[in-house]
Amino acid sequence: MSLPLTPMIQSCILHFGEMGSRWGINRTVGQMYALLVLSKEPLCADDITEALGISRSNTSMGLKELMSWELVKLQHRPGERKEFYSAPGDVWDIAKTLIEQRRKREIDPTLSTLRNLLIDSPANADEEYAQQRMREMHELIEMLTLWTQEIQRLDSAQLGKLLKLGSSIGKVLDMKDRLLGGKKETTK
Amino acid sequence: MSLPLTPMIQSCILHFGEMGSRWGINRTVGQMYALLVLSKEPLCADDITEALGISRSNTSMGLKELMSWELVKLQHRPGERKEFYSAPGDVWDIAKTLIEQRRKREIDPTLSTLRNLLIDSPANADEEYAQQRMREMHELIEMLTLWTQEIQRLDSAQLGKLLKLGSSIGKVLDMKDRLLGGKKETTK
DNA sequence: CTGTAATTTCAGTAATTACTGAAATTACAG
DNA sequence: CTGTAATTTCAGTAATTACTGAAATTACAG
Repeated sequence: MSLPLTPMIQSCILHFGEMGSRWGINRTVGQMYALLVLSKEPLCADDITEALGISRSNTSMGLKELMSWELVKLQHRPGERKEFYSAPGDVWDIAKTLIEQRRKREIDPTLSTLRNLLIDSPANADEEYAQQRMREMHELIEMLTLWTQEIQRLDSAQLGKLLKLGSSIGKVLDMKDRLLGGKKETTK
Repeated sequence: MSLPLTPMIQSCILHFGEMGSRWGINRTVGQMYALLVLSKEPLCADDITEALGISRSNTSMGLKELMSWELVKLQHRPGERKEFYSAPGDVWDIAKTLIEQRRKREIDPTLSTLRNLLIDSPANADEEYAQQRMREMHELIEMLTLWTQEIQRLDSAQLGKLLKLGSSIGKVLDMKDRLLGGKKETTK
């Protein structure tokens, strides 16, 4: 990407910066990633520093963070020491990585905490009630996680096909109901 | 809930406090909500203040925040001015509210920003590429949003039935493939 | 309407997080 | 191996966010 940034690209970067700061990720890292995603060519640290008007060391730390999320790929050019960074070319790959990483950082620890708290038997009525809620939370989170993991298995093409069904997913679910219907549930 | 807190309940509250601080929500608000969820009885502001060892004004601000997320219900007891707060009894209701609110705060503004940026025609090759990425992002986010909205329609009982299928969702998707198969896609 | 208990607001401060610039380290072309 | 360009680390500072206590406001029992 040739610098400096056009207003259009600039606004997009600023927006993702703001959004980033509502997540755990900070503003600058959000901007950096938007910049990388919108760039056709891989960028080096100096490109990013210049484009966003931040310090070189800040760029370094931000890239480290993005690496830890596995959201960027590193490339080298022959005969140059400089490192070039780029985002995956497929947005669904990016989304899958995000989902995966957030699961690891937020969901898994929560599930494990809940499981541990559910091992002990309740000491009184309050704990009994509290454990019941924890059990419900654990079950719900686990189910939702399984579900999204299934969806993550899909590759880009499959996802496209599937989601183009759009809101007719309702129909898919009904279909499932009919299938299950035979088992022993009365409808609803 | 009778105060003070037992170690079990304490740990759960602390965990959700930590998790909360990785989201936009701050530690105290996370703790407050965990406390409310684990409490059988509605709590008043002073109960929360005392249980978490925070200032009364902090409690007030936290409750305001939770109200803005529509995550707590307000109750009054006859003959008392005091206000009592409680979380929904059904964890799926809580999850649905969370999803809904995050959609409103993060997804919708992003979709609208992207749409706006896609209106103008690209000024150069860089912008053309950038717009292409934005288009892909917009499409993906919109599809995922539609999908989760469908799932949000389900009530607790339906969800339970559906998710008890567990990972066999793969089968549901295959099923859909077979249904669609007739149309014109060759498999994969 | 009055008194008071409860809640909210807000300015000030504490705590945390983000960022910079200089120094140290690393990687590699030559 | 040497020199240098690139990257990283880190201590210090800036910026932001969280929290408190006092003052103001609100709600309602009486």
